Amino acid sequence: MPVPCDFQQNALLGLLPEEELSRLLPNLEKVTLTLGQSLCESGQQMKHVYFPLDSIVSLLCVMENGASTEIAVVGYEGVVGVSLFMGGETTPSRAIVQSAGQALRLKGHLLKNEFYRAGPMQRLLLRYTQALLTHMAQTAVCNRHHNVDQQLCRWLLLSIDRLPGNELIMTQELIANMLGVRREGVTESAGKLQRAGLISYHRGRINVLDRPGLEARVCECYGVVKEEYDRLLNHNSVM
Amino acid sequence: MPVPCDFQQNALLGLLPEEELSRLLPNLEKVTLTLGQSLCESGQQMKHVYFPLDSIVSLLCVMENGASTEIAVVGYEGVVGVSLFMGGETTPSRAIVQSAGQALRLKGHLLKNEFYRAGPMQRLLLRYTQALLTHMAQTAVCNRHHNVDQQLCRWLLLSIDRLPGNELIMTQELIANMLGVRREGVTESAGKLQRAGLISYHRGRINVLDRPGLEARVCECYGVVKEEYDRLLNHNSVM
DNA sequence: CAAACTCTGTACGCTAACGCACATAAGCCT
DNA sequence: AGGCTTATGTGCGTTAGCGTACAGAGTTTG
Repeated sequence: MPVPCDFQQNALLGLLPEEELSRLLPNLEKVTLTLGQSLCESGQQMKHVYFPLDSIVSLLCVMENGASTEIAVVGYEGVVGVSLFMGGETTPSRAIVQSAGQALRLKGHLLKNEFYRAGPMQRLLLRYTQALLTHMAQTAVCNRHHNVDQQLCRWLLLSIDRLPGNELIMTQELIANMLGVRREGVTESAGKLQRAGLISYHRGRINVLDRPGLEARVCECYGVVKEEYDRLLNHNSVM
Repeated sequence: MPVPCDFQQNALLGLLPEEELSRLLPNLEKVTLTLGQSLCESGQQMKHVYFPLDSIVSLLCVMENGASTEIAVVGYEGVVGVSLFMGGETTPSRAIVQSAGQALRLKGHLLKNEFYRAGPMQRLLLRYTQALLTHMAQTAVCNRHHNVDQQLCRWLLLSIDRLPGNELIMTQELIANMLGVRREGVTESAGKLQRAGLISYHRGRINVLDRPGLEARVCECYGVVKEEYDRLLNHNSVM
């Protein structure tokens, strides 16, 4: 993933040719996303798509009994609302702001217009959607085969990859909801990481101190997902 | 999912208008898929896409240590090889024939030509891909929250939905690979279902005796996936 | 027919994660 | 300051699934 020099831009939009982008820009509206805000409820039509800048959005699958699991996460490298151009209009999953910040918002029908021009924007959105497919698939495997320690590392790395700094505003309770495990399990795993000096946290603020250390502990799932985003979304491959 | 009157056709292709289909037909080649055959290896370019007729293909995520999990399954309702038109060309997952049978094969570049006409075929393939997204997402949740009993029911129902009869040729060992659990775990769960009179099996042949009974035991994941295929792939919504 | 192999059944100890119950501590509010 | 809420730590007993080992029954092969 090509890290933009400043996070005032969305990497997906950054891959578009000048003229494409300039046609789009007047319609992009900068909005502030607040922690916990819902961008998409299960089965509901979305009015906009969102290109996060320094915010992070979780895609969650929520079950009847309220239990939930994060199936993918979207930051400056992507867009929230692929179901709009994929044709289904709605999706059974939810999109919740996991880290407050800004995003560029675009009206749904405008995005569809762009998409149906069948130009660079379409190619880009489709490649992004494929990366999302891999992200979800790997999440499914990780849920099956890896323990909470490894999954927490994966989650932390995927999250700070999408943030400008090393700090995450997120309680252990919320992380547990994302991973679909007990809060106590997160407490325990996070405690290990803290004692190992890899992170420090305090009442809903997590700081990553030793990124390479986390990478040494994480399962292969993180690398698979990251490489797939890198492969599918870079200047050489897209344009 | 509109069950075709006979399984000699692929439901996805069946949704195409006459003229679209007739343009395609000369290039569709009927092939026989054998149990265990690989249609797509991790990271390898696919030469063809496959529209299963009475065969079933599993999409698997395989890990470094050889452990695997099925992330979705494709039968007469779908197509194997979405990465070709999504732009990525390759994918990190594998496609393995889970139930032998026939499929229609189409050269990759021909499918791409069809796709880039931006007509009904494109709309259809994109809607199918969105259904696949939901399928994967729900698999991820199910892996996290449901026990082997429930997952086996889900797997059995999703499989026979894609077959003409009630019989499945599949050992417990292979089912275990699909679900990403131990073979002994499948033996135990399958034993419960057999004692309850819902299925009967014998050395690699499973017969579903009481479909409603299975539906009563399955977790919500099955219904979510099935309804999403129904919603996204029917005549009213597509054309 | 006998041997080899495949598929299924069963048992047993082990571990990760669960559900629950509380304790502690830090921040917030009046 | 004192009380409330929120976040984290900890300690149970319980359970689902794992790894391993092995037995028996069915099928294929030589």
